[in-house]
Amino acid sequence: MPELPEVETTLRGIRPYLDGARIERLIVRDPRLRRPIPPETAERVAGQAVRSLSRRSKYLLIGLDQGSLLIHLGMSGSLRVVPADSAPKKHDHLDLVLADRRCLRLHDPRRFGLFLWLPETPELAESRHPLLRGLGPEPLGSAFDGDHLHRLSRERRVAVKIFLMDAAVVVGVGNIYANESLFLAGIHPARACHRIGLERYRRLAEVIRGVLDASITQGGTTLRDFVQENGNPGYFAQSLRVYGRTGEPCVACGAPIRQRRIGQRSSFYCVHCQH
DNA sequence: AGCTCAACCTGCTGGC
DNA sequence: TGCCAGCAGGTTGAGC
Repeated sequence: MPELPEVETTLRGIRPYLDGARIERLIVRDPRLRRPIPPETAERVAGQAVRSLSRRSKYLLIGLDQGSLLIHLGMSGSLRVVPADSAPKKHDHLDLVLADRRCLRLHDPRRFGLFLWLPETPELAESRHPLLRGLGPEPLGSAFDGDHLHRLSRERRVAVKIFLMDAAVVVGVGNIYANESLFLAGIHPARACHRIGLERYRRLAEVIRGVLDASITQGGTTLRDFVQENGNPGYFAQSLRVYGRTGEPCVACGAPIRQRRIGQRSSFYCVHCQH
């Protein structure tokens, strides 16, 4: 589920409950995430207050009195704030219990997620931690534009869709939004990235911003099971123009949407509208 | 340096 | 109804 809009939606949902809250304790029911949760994590966070909440790429950063928490939702993770005494369901792997008797509960069936305590502040982690330091600009920030994409693509030959999904180029453009953005920009996903000119990249950058903004506004994309912090689904799925619409008519020209794999990922496009 | 591919998991869907 | 293959929103790291 989570692409950048889903992570942003989650951040906005949990912020009111977490900001300034004191963490009573951490209950880990299953430490086996993509990287196992280290056993000492619980004692590191107990008793600390939450000083800040932020997002970098699809990572959530929670600044504490001492150090910070780095959370990633992987492919199937979600976070909800629930009463601390409510019964955990299957795949509810941990509870961050707050002093007000609520808890932040992590649910992640595929366990591709990440939950790590880091000794440094969120700011230092962003610039120094191996998982964060090499990341490209935020797609909704001022450092991202068509000129950036054009510059980085000159020496590369990969398909533009792979280029867009490379976190060193720009973060937060996952498979759904890469497909949607390329459709809206009229660019074929398999086109070599160095064979696209500056004007088309400027258009593409604008479209990426627009798609991500619209999705955040609608609370993220619910495919199978994404729920916001409050348990509601996101509503962006109904706005998808090509993703998952193989064989259905293109919304612009009526030609059937094609599907093929590009770089291991399913890609959806209209041969008539995208070149 | 740049790229491809496998791996980490469970759950859902569609075909037989 | 059941079984099984194939596929899924992400990211890392090995190896060419």
